[in-house]
Amino acid sequence: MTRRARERGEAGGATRERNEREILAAAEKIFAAHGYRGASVQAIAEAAGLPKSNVLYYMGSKRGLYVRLLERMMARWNALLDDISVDDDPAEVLEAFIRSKMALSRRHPEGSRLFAAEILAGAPFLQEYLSGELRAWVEERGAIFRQWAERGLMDPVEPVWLIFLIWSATQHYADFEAQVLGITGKGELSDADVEQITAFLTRVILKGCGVRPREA
Amino acid sequence: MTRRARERGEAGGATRERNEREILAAAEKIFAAHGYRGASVQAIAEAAGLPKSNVLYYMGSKRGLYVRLLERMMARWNALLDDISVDDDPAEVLEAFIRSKMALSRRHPEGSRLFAAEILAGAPFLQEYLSGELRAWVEERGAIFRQWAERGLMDPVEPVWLIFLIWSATQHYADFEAQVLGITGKGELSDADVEQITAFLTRVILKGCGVRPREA
DNA sequence: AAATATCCTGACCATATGGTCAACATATCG
DNA sequence: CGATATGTTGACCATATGGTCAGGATATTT
Repeated sequence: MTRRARERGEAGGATRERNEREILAAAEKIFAAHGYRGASVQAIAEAAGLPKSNVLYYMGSKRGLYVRLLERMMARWNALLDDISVDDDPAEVLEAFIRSKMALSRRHPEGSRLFAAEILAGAPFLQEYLSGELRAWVEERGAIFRQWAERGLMDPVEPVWLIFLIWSATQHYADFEAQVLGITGKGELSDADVEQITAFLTRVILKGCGVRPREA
Repeated sequence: MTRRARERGEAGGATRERNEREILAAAEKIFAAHGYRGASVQAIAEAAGLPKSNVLYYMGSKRGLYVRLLERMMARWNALLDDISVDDDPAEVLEAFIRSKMALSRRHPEGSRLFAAEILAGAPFLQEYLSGELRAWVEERGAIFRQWAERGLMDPVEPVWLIFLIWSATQHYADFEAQVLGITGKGELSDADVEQITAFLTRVILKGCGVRPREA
């Protein structure tokens, strides 16, 4: 039975996998552009090249599809939140932080925008995650930043504001892509552009926080 | 006749003014949260405490209402884009830039989010503005930043990235308010919080760009 | 081949959508 | 007052919405 197979976690054939991938990609694009309410299953189906019924067959409901996409994005996010310790080099850690966040936004711009739309709407599906998991993560990093400051390795800035600065600055290039492209007059940002931006952000933020270079 | 009066730009009585204000405020909230497609006239009407027909009576159409809100927000934005000259002090100008942008986001968070949602959707209504007016504005400021760098008043950073950095960092607190509140655990940001954040951003960005203090 | 699990989709449903309109209410003004 | 502009709104329309379901088409397995 279909139901039992699904309950046992059996993914079924390759057909299912392929179609689900297609649907998820299409849905991410539509939800990213129009938010949860503004997206229609019909539009998602058209973007995926399938009849609406088929989308519902695989995903069950619009709500379920949306939640699944959010969870996928949070998983990607969590994957780059590796642990750091007080003994690490602040410059290295902060640069890696900026680089990996920038890379994530670049690799998954639609996912980034999906997240942004969810927050714009007041985070109805992510409230728990924000005030639970993510908040704890921020506090942990914050504690380490403070210790670095005590050791004179960087200025005593409020860690939370610093983290928000890095998040906003990096996410900007995915979320506000339309604005960035309109103003720069480019059709898209090249790898070289992104590298230049990353270098700029690293330079300004590290210097701005008084992070000492490693061998000083 | 109603039509002729409207064509002549006669605003009508105080009733109209009051109702329009109410509708615009409600619509800004709804559009900000759900984007153009995701917002319904019904929801706007309920938020304004009026029947749907009345909203359409005053605003003509959903599209017209949306455009009007966007234009209002762009006007607010333009109002703080005063001219600067090469002879001004970079530190003063950049700080004023950060402060005024922060104040705008704080005074009009819904407008800020409305703008964000429009960009997320690919800026279908604002493409011209971005690649025209706004682009020119950015280029003008950029030229001045470059001259400052030549004079040794600041590091030779790419002006466009710097402007984006300031925009994203300041706008973050309006657009991602739900995330900020969830992570900080606050119910809202106080004036003191905002002042602290503004000081942090000014400090980090000015220092990060090697802007020389005035009397140096 | 037979049996069974999976896949596919048009038809359908109740509800919501943006928008129109006619009828009526209220204000404004000669 | 009467006349005319302005404000108000329920009923209505065509279309789109998320979701269901029956019935058939394919795979897969025995």
